[in-house]
Amino acid sequence: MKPTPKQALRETGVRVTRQREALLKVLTEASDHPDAAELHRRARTIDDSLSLATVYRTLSVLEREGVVLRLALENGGARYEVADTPHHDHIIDLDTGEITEFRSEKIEDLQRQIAAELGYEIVHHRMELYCRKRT
Amino acid sequence: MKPTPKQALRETGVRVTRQREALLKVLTEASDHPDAAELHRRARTIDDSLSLATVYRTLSVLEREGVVLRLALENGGARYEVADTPHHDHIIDLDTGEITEFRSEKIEDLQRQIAAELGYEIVHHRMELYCRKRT
DNA sequence: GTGTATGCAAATCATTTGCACGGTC
DNA sequence: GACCGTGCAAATGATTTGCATACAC
Repeated sequence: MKPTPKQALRETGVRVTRQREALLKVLTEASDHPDAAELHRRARTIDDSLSLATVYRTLSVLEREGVVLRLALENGGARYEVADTPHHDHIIDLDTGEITEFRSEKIEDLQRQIAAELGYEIVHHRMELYCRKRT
Repeated sequence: MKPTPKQALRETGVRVTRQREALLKVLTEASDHPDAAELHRRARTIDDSLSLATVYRTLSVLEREGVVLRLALENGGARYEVADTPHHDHIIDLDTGEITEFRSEKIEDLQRQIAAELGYEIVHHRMELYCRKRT
């Protein structure tokens, strides 16, 4: 069974510190897709000495270790989520900013097929649908 | 038939200045997807007084008017292209940075269908395949 | 002539980094 | 105890903005 984020950290030989545990806890509990500043705000309630610089440093470690995913939206802001669910893409509600996850095996197949026709192999991809609720 | 970018500008009541013409020319002739700094460099060979600030200001006007498209890649850098071809998405070669355009009606249909199932209407979307040449 | 566009330099904003200190292994 | 991780503040890099001047209409 899948290791907890904390276990995942230990296993990669990265040191488990107070601030990293705080950040992991906040990340794990977040169902929305917070940005670095928001994560900092939340994690501070657990460890008030945590600095924003460390949040960034930790997020990049966690991303490198495959524990979190960075979601770079079109407006330039980066959002984060724990990598504990299978691959999926996102729908962004233009009015509320709410982010919904979805997954389509069919689309993934088509993407691979298109890339292959052009002589490419997909390493990773991003797909975001910027939407508005239907009235 | 489709108006030239310059005509498009006049029609929207935006002033056609020396620097805007220079930028439009460079944009129209570019087959790659240059960023703001690169466009500045190129347009300067036509009008050497052109400032980078104006490049940004003009690009945002052109984007608002639907004349150019801003492509926000995952590394944060923005690239631009003239909106003179039908909608398409991009393949980014991770090794060379080269950008290839592609279009899939099937994928677009599936996207609309998925959004609809969740009660959404797609306003616009982005899809980028980060790839590597097959060996 | 009027009002918009421009250049310049200073201001933002998100993110990164240098450095000396503190804490994990 | 060795070495990695942290806080702080300063550095960065891309983009934006205030202001006085220049130019399109």
